[in-house]
Amino acid sequence: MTNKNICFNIYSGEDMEKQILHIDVNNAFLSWTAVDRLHNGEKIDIRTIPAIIGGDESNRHGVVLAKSMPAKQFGIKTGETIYQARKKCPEIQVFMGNYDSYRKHSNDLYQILLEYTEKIERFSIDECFMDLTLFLGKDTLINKAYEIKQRIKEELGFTVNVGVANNKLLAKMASDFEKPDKVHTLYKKEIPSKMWTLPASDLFMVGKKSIVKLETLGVKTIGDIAKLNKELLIKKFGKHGKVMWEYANGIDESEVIYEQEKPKCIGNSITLPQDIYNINKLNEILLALSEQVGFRLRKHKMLAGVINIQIKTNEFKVYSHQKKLDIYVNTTKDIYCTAKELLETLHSNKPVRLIGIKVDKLIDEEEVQMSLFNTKENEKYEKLDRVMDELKKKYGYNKVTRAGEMKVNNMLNIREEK
DNA sequence: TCTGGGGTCCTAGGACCC
DNA sequence: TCTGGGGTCCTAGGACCC
Repeated sequence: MTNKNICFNIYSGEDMEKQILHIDVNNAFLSWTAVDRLHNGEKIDIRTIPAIIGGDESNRHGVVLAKSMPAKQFGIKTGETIYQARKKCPEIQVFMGNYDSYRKHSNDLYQILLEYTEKIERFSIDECFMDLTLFLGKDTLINKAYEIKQRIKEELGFTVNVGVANNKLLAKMASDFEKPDKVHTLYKKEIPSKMWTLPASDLFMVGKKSIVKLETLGVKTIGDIAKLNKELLIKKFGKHGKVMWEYANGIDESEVIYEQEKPKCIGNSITLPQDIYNINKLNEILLALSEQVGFRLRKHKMLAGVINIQIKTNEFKVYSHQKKLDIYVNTTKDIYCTAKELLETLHSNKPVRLIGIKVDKLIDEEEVQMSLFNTKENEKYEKLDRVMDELKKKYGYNKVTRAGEMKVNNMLNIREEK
């Protein structure tokens, strides 16, 4: 939906309407954990009891990542603290997430969808768009939707909602209607009855801050946004106002992006188990974060033009500094050195709760002539990275570390990459 | 033991140039 | 001799999504 690709219709004259499905896994992390547990012989299906997937509270990662339908009945919301969830439902059961498993379930789902079309956009780990415009044959879009939903349930053991529409925005809005295990359509003529009646906050891209401003304009429903003057919205919200007005009116021309896109930035951050004051300690963590970001950057065969670091103080104030580099880099050493410099200019003896690093302005390795700037010194570090990367790929990310990095990695709980 | 992590995109303001 | 304005690049911060 934020896609700027322009598609010219080669069938000149008649304007072919797109046939789009949006597949959304119901309570993905919780459902997938439930499937894993049943598979391991556990008797209770945690989808049927008040349960949540949450982070580790002792490491200050205590937020709700997913909830069961019974948990939802207690008013528990994704993103709130586990502490708050317990207040709403003292007998709530909390389970840890397992990203390796989630990735596997996501891939299994994708494999089924691939049998229908290769025009699939993996919008997140648990959401896909499918463009079936040229792949329907004699069948109807809604029949396909039911078939796909049923196959996923029977073959993979979890349920999805499927949105059926003529563009991505409406398909996504449709899949968000009544859950779970449902197919919903949202065609143009259905917009007033099915979408305009919903609260404004249900519209994609309308968040908390926008709601506050919209309320001052007397907006309560999506229909209210649709009927507002477009120019007024643009005046109040800039480009975002145009997007909101178009979405409220069901307008979205973006294409399903089915080819793997290169990342635009890569980041890694960590909320620390305890606040840290000592800059040397922070530097140690920065090295581990640099290594992880560098590893991913090199895996994509890319280089970074900007290094950014961010800290959050114990008062939840966020500060960031970034630096544009004269040359593009991807060695752990280059990333770390710049990050370290930035931290020195940013650090002010305030207790640090979170620290993060991000590389930005990424380009492909081929796009840059490296040899001109390559010194013997740099070659040494590049070779070291290559060796480390290969070992990590072979034996697992955390099995191979630089001196001093190990204990930090254990603390950071850095996820292994695919 | 209250408040995660990884992304994308946009905006405002300052520096600098002509 | 008291103050213009367009343009580009860069940085910090923030909104929104899953």
